[in-house]
Amino acid sequence: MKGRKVSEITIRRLSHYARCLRDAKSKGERTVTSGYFSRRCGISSAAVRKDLTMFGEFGKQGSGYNVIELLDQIESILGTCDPPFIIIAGAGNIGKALLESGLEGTGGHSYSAIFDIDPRLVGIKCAGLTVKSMDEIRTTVSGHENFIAIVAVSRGEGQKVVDRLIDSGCRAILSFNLEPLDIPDGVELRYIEVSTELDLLTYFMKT
Amino acid sequence: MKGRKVSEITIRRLSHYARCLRDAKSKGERTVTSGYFSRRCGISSAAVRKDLTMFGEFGKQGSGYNVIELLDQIESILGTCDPPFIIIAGAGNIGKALLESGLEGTGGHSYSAIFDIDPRLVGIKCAGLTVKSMDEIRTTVSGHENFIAIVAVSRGEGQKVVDRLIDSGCRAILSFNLEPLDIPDGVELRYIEVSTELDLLTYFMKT
DNA sequence: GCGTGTGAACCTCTTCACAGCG
DNA sequence: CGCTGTGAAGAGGTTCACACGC
Repeated sequence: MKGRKVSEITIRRLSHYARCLRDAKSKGERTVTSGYFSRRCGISSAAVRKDLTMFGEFGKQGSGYNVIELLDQIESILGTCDPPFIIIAGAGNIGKALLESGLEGTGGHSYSAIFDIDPRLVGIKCAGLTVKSMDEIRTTVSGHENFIAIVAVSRGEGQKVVDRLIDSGCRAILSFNLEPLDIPDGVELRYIEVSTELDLLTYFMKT
Repeated sequence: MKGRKVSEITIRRLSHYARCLRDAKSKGERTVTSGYFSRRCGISSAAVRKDLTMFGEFGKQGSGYNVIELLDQIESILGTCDPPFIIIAGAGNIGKALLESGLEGTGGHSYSAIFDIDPRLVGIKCAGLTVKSMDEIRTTVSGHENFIAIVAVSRGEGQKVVDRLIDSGCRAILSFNLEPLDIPDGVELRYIEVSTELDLLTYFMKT
């Protein structure tokens, strides 16, 4: 890395490149070019090269990038080379979807624990994991300094859960709840905003 | 509208403003200021005013913006004033989550139909909707020129479903499947990328 | 010849600062 | 006096075009 501050948009594209590379790897491709990423991700090939050279010179003139090496490099930049410990708060439909179906997909992530407040759900098996009580969050994450929590609880329950998470040392949260959440400085918070994506589609649909 | 081309990022923020306004409305607030949006959405107040003046002069100096009027204006810009017809392809956990739980949340959207290929799911009731066979897509959407389809099917099934959707006249798709999807020109396609959000959190977590 | 790496030009978005109106 | 609307300045990201290495 060249010591530059890197923007979210660049990191987002690195994540896309990683996904393409896993795909290329599984298809047995040895090398890819910036033009390949360009077509797959819908950005200019110059932008791809700029993104990558921001962290080093990974390519070879004339041939392109080695799939395996570049994937290793990008995963080590993202920090996903040793995969983050991810827990899910809420064992409803979203929690189940994350565990069971293709939501993790080509992303390379997997989930380590799932929690719910509802005592009727605690103890149930779900895609190999047993639903735990929220009281067990702290002990479950002990030893994992950097872990990510996914908030997927009922509407109105978000802040309560987030408070517990923060209390257990959480510093990164991905929320499916749209409620505005209070968090202290130093905690990363992102949202999955289905309704905003629908708004965008609605707006751009009319040519 | 002043005839300018508006960027995705601006529309995304309008969607956020709309969400804030629904919240303010439900709390009985009469007016809000650009500073209010600024705090709630984490952007500068100047940016808020720039966004809004791009479509007209909705504010009053000294007092701010009328909540009801501004919400009307924004919804009419987004096109959500008469809400889009939205269908869900896939009655698995994600489809159910969309229908049942808070995913629609404060977004103001609702879903009109849900489909699955699995004959065992067809006919099942789900949050008031009966799961239909994919063969019924075309007849279900007839009469709705602009409709949005949400793709939430098993991994590997995405393209098949998208082809059917396109065939039925669909021009806007929101996919939870991360597979790269082939679509003709003129069709809007967006993805919900949980794994990319997790990558972003992983990267930015380490201070 | 092909594809990377990169300075320079270009463009878009954001922030600043302030005039003007309620 | 408070807050909007807005030109001007600034920052950041993207595209261009080309030299260089394979």
